[in-house]
Amino acid sequence: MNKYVNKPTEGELEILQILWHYGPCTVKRVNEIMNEKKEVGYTTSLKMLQIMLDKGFCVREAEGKLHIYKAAIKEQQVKKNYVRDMIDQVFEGSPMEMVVQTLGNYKASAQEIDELKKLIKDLESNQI
Amino acid sequence: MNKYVNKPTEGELEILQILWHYGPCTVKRVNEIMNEKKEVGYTTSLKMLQIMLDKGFCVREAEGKLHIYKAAIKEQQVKKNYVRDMIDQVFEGSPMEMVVQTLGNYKASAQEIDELKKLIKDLESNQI
DNA sequence: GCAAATCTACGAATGATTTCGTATATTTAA
DNA sequence: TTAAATATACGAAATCATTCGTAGATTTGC
Repeated sequence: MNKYVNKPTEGELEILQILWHYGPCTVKRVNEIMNEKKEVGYTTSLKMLQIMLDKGFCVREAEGKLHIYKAAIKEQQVKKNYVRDMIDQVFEGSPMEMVVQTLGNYKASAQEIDELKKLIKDLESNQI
Repeated sequence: MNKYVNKPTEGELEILQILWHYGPCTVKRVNEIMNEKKEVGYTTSLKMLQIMLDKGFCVREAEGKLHIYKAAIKEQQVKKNYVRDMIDQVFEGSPMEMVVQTLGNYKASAQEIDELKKLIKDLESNQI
């Protein structure tokens, strides 16, 4: 096994989000948090974590008889990869098209608009 | 078959993009265009189109002995659904986070920056 | 000490997607 | 008119992701 992978599946992402938000967790803890959203068996969560370990998305260490799992890939990087793939596959390589699609008809708050303006200012000072 | 579906798979999206760009096509034509990117058998393209027909992503009409396939779902709508799902699954419901992620470190052209400014102006006049 | 509780490991079922082989029908052309 | 070319239909293999059952190890409490 263990062919090179760099993008977690949907299910793996759910677990990564738990690890990112809550920090290192036991299987039990991950499973409990999962179950707040939807019912899943303990061994399901366990298996997912084992698979993610194999893929290098997690690391773990033993603490007594327990295993503590920790995310081994960065939230920002994973999200960036998702965005990159989506731009390639859905928006034919155009980030702008995606942004327009996302913000078109969006009801932004004043604060969000400020944030966008700041973002644009940064882009301007970093232009082609 | 034919349970309710509303989001094309990755492979289906590839074919939809062909139909959106080139207009109604025969299987042969779709397959030829597919093959410009990667080698796929004729029956693979055919099968995909048949599945998409079943799911309602395509319609077809007979023209002589040929079938002409046409996209039956709108490009804008499909892209919007992809974006919506990604925001939910990856960005925990925050469109802004996704936009920031997308445009952070992006090298925008002057023209694109203008486009973004216009977009923001629209958002301002349509604020919460 | 031993039953219950708590873990991990692993195999296997399920379902979805993709890919293609084979069968068959129809048209074309030599 | 028959062989080749061109289509469609359909089943099935291959792969991947998800889910869980069962087995076995270890700990805990009575």
